[in-house]
Amino acid sequence: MAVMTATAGPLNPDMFAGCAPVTPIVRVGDKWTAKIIRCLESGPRRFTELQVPLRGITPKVLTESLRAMERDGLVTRTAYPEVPPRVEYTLTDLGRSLLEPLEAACAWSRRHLPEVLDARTSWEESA
Amino acid sequence: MAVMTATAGPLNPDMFAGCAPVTPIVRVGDKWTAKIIRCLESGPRRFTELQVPLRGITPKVLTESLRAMERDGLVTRTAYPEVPPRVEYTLTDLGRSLLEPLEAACAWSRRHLPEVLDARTSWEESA
DNA sequence: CCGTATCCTTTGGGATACTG
DNA sequence: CAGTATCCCAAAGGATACGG
Repeated sequence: MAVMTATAGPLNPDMFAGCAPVTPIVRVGDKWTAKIIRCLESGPRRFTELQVPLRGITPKVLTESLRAMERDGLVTRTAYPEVPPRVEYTLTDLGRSLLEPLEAACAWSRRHLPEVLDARTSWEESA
Repeated sequence: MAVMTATAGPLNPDMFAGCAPVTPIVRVGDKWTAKIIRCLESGPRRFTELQVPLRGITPKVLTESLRAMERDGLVTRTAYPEVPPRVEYTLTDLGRSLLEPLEAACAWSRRHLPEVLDARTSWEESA
């Protein structure tokens, strides 16, 4: 694999044409979605169950996140007609397919976060 | 690779303990950073050169993004003492290492975005 | 050319309280 | 238990104008 050292020509003005903003299109670059997906990795989970590792998430925000994910086909919501109510959230195949790129991002973070922190320290020192 | 169909036990309450919010820690889940990285993929670029594919980005926001990336060690800024001024932004090795997970995310999008859009349509119809 | 300086709008997210 | 309903805030980002 060749390493590019020089510019290959002018940038294509339309290089991001069909590529609308990441977050609005598929809500996964936001604060909670990625974490919710990981929470659902090992099977269906209930609302309150999700609130535990998602420390401090308010019911309003959790609901919003789950609704958006449902809308985008990432999770399914199953309500059981019981008293007290029981609701389970499950990853769809589509949602599950996000686990791979998500893991790639986490792997990068595990490997390179120290470098970022170092860079940040150097930056502050030279200021 | 086994597919999990049932829950494996309670979620670990601390599963996101060392894992602070993605965006604040490494600014790459925001609106512009990922695109800037791709713009720099093929070599150094100038400020105005970046503004072209980043349609509509204001100089203020582009500056903010580039400064944050510089601070985090993703890009280097080189100013040449000329008149008129010339400045070049270049990916560091660290910044370049983000290309891989970024490409994984783009690949997912290319492959699955239609499904998301379909899900969204179905959602709207049943409302 | 490469920014800075102001001002303003949007929106994701939080706090709190209440209900079927 | 699983949400809704309100109100509120901070921060990202945009608009516009100006400067070295």
